[in-house]
Amino acid sequence: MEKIAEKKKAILESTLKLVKENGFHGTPMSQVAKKAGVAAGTIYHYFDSKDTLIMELYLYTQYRVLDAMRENSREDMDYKTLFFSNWMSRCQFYIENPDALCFMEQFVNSPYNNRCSREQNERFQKEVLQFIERGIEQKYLKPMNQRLMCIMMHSTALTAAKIQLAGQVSLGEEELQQLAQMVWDGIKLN
Amino acid sequence: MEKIAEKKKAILESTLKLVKENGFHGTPMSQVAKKAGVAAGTIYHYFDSKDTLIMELYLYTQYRVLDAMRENSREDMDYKTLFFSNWMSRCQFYIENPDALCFMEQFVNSPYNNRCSREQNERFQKEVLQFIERGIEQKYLKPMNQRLMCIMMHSTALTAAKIQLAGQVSLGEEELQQLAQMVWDGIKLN
DNA sequence: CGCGACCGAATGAACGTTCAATAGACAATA
DNA sequence: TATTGTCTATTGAACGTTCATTCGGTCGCG
Repeated sequence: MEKIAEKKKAILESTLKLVKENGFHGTPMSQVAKKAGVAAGTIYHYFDSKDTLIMELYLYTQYRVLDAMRENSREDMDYKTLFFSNWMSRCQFYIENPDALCFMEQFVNSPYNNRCSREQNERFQKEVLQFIERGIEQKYLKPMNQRLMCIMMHSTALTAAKIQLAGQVSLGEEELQQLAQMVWDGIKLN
Repeated sequence: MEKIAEKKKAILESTLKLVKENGFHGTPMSQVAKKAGVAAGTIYHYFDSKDTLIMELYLYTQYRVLDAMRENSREDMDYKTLFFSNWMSRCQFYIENPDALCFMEQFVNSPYNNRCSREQNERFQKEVLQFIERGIEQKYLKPMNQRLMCIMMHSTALTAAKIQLAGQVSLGEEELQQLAQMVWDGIKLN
């Protein structure tokens, strides 16, 4: 991730928090400015409009997720371990960053997402997709539509985080492992 | 579901469509009124405010999902068949009602959801939760946290619908079955 | 001086909501 | 049957507020 001016970062992070608490509407630029400790006009020094601020925040957050996943995985891990690591990283990231989870979910289901170029989304998925392709080639996974496998990985991790945050269940490391195991059982070969 | 005045229904359904296309913000009451073929003031005859309109739309949609699931299940089905039926119904409902999917996802991740009483959400989950409890008691499912099982069912069905609608993959009946099978494999006992 | 970062009051458009007025349905009265 | 009163459903112009965005100006640094 390239370097980001301090104020720009402050604006991004303030927006994240406020969107979680108040939603897209309900988050006026004036409030973002206040929370970020800058003047209203300053935001427009870094972003063309509220819309582009939101878009950039989306990309910024995508990178943070990818980074989190890469951070916990090492070259020497075997396939299954890597799978668990990826699943857990993603889940943990969202649990540790509820603001991000909330924002991302709101974003992808909003009309903003359509305005977002398809390539941007593809780039994000490519890494996961390749990982799954490899699993099929090397006979770890059922030979199935790779996108479907993505569903299993992504949606379960995300929803686990959501449920955890909703306070309906408290999921310890152990239970997260169990969940990952369920997913693995669902897609592994045999 | 109790009878709903025609205009009220028109308002609800217009809101659903508009929220999908334009998001919560971006959907002014004036537009809702226009699409529903009523005057702006009429909305306030049926709903106290924009917020309560959105809340009621949420409950209304929840019932439609439950109804869809019940419609396709019969008393004489065995457990596994019932499981598949429920999963598929939910998935199909969202595929056939993309507006509803979009709206629900935006809603649950928005601050509206916090303002919604916990009971309302509980009531919706209760039926699924009981179904899973029964599966564990009767040794069809792994003896695990029932909420986690819910995650598997709910999130995968939902995400399958999402992916389908994003046009990334076209999922036929067959592929949906495969997905349901994956979920089943992940949670069944043995 | 010149330039980019930054400020924040001002602006104008958009929005949620209100309300006085109207129309229609129904019942009671004469 | 005609008349009156009441209540609900509906209208849409008007109101007051809020918000995204602008812009003239300040500051500090090279």
